[in-house]
Amino acid sequence: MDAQYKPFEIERDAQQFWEKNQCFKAVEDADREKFYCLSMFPYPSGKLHMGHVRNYTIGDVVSRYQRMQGRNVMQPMGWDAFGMPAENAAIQNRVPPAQWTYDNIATMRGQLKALGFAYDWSREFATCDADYYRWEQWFFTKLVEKGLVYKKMATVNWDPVDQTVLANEQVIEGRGWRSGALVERKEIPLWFLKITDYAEELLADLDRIDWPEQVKTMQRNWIGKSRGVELTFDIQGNGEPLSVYTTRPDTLMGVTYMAVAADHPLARQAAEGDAELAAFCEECARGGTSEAELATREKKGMPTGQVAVHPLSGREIPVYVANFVLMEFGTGAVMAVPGHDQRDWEFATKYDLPIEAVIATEDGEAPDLSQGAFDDYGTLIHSGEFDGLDFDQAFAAIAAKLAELGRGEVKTNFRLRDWGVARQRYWGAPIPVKYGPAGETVPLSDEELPVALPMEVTVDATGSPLKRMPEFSDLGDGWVRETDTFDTFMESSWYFARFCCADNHTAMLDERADYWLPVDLYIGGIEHAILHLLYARFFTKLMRDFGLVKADEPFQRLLTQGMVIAETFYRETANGGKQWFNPADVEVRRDDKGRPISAILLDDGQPVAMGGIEKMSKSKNNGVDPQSMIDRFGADTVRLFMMFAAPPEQSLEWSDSGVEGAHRFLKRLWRLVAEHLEAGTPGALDVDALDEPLRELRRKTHETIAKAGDDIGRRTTFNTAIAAVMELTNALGRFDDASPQGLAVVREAVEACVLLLAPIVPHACHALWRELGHESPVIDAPWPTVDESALARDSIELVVQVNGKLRARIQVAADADKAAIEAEAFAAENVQRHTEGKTIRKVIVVPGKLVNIVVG
RNA sequence: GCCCGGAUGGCGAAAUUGGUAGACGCAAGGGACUUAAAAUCCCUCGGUGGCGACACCGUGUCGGUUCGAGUCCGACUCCGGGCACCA
Repeated sequence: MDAQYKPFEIERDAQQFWEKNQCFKAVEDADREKFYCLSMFPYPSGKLHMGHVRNYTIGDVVSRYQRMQGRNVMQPMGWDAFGMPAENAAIQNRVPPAQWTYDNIATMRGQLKALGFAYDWSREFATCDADYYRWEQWFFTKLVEKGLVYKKMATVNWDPVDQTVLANEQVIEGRGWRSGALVERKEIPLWFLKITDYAEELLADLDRIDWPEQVKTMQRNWIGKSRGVELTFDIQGNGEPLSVYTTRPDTLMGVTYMAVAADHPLARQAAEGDAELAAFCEECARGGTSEAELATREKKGMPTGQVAVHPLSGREIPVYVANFVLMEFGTGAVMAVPGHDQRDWEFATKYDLPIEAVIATEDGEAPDLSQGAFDDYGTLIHSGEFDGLDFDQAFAAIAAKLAELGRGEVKTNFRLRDWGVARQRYWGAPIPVKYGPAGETVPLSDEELPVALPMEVTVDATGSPLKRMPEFSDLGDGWVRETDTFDTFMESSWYFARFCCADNHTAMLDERADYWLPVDLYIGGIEHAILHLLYARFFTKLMRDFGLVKADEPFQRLLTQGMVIAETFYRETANGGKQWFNPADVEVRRDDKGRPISAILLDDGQPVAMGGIEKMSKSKNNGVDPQSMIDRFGADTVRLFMMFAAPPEQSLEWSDSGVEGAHRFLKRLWRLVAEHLEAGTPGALDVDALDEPLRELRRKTHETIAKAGDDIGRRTTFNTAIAAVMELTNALGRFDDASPQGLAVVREAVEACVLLLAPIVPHACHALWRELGHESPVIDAPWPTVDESALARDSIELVVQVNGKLRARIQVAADADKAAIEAEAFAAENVQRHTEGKTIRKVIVVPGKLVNIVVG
């Protein structure tokens, strides 16, 4: 055996072996337990970044581990290929998005192959392949037929200079990122999917999936089921009453004003005869549409002059227009109770509106509202006939009263809104609908599908070229095709199902989907915790209700990988924007304590500003290229470092140091095997003939097998599994026994190391397994099993505490009883010193762990 | 602003069910080998005091529960993710 670790030869040979023997081609087999392991497919942005490497290494480790557990594993890979960056690249480089995308896919596919991931490449596809999105178009037409799709007016960001719709990401501080123009909100008709029809099931089924609790909590809050009352306020001199929803009907008697959205009919009506109000409404319509922007904006309002009438008290209440109330949410109007809602309190304070207490504090007194609202539940006061009721009683009584008057009813509300799937962009799947001369809206028939996206186009900043292509949109006889495309979340909502039968050209899905689904483990970034994962769950339920799949949920278990983060660097540009520089092009200067103080751009030697450590992203240009690390150390080193540096759910700051440590470990492992093979031929292992050092090494081997299996299989803490194997290799390095039994115990330990690391550093272990004389490849070796008898100990160490402070360590027989342990504990010299002359109040013995002596 | 997380040595982290804080690795320092360097191997490595045995302090801050808290509870600070057209 070559005593030197040569990663590049080893990796080339292993990859050729896997490819030649089609090792990772997955075939349905009803007799074997399947394991579908899926990592979120990448957007082909150019090159792989460290986030990809981390994500796909985790998936590969689990896949290879499950294969060694005997499961029929399927691990596919593809490309989430539609999206904005291709259009931006097209504008910048004058390259059609399709060409840019497929070029990137070729590059990134090569990088994935170089990392040795155990993918079934025969299932690969890109979502921009017409073979893929044709089925999405087909399914959409079925959803239209079933009434799960509708068109309605919705608000978008409008750039008045570029005359185009902007994504939220393209609106920076209320201005278009390219033009710098103040963005306007514009209403246009858009296609929506009725995800709200599934709100109840999406909420309930969260209890049936093995996802991190934090992700389930986020989804629950996002769906936002609430129980409240919808009620109406009459408007004086106006036929149309004002409708509002509240989860706090108990505070109804504390309403002192109403607030409506700037585009609420009532506001529009009032603005007609009021130039000042009209100007205010126009101001509200400026700026982006994102909730974050709206919620952090300064709260502003203006009276409409309209007067609402309280449905129970008959009190006259002023109606304001407020910039934080949105037409898209609920009824576009809210009743304000400044005494018991902090936002209402701040607004009332600012505009000098009355603030009244109608809920008592715990001691039954009226709360002090001079510094802020009192938003706890409590007993009603100043509420007439409802005084003295608690929240539940008041809710019931007030709801009943409103119902009796025909002014309101109890209603369950969801925060979840229907999914707008139309985009006014080119690089997406065309929405398969046509419009007739008489205003007809008709989904395309099966014969008219697919609608292929024209590939040879010129893209500029003024929006989708499809809008200017009559050869695409004009169908003759006055019929035109829809030129909007789908939200790219549509493609990522069902790709996991298509992987099961990507070669089927006559149907969207077939029975193979029912063999593989649901995905057993889905791995991806925590940033997808809500949108992508919720849409994919929704789509699965839609497909199920069409009989396309049997599964209720797409992803049985979810592992949310932490972000890979890195320092950001930028310079201010002339128009007030920021130009971001890649860390690879920047040199950081540090003080003598190693803290960064400044940074310069290598190209020109001039300083750049440091923008803090953030998620690696295209927009901040702080993605680190893993290729240079692969070229220097090999794929196994990069994989090992990625898995060792942090547990998968935590964020991981990339740093070049540490990679060398991983490389050193692989060299040590290689030499360990080589030296062991040099040392001679092991005898047949006879566990009854081992002396104490051999028993100890063998115990360490089996403890490591137990820990690594638990860490990889159950806990998915790959870092601690690796640490455990490192401990075993360290023990082996110190070990020196060339007797036949010694070599036999070492052989068992060395083989355990190779098997336990095989999922993580598969190339090195492929080669080492061969060197150890095995005919069949390590990928097909079974995961090692724990010999429980090897774990047995004669004596164990216990810790002795006095008043919770560690004072001694004692050795006791493994089966020692409580009395014997206590005697041994009190006998320890340091324990005697700390207990001398004191009263023993209590002795706590925790078996196998410690003794705590409480003295007074 | 709202929802969800996180914070432990010089650094990445470990401590799985409330029971030995810092496993494993990086960096650093010292030593061996070498003409020298690289590579490799060995030793030290939370802070303070002490020759040492050992003692005291220490898991973002403040408070609480407990024989015992990194872990549980309450309040807070800072950092990060998401907020529906980035993917």
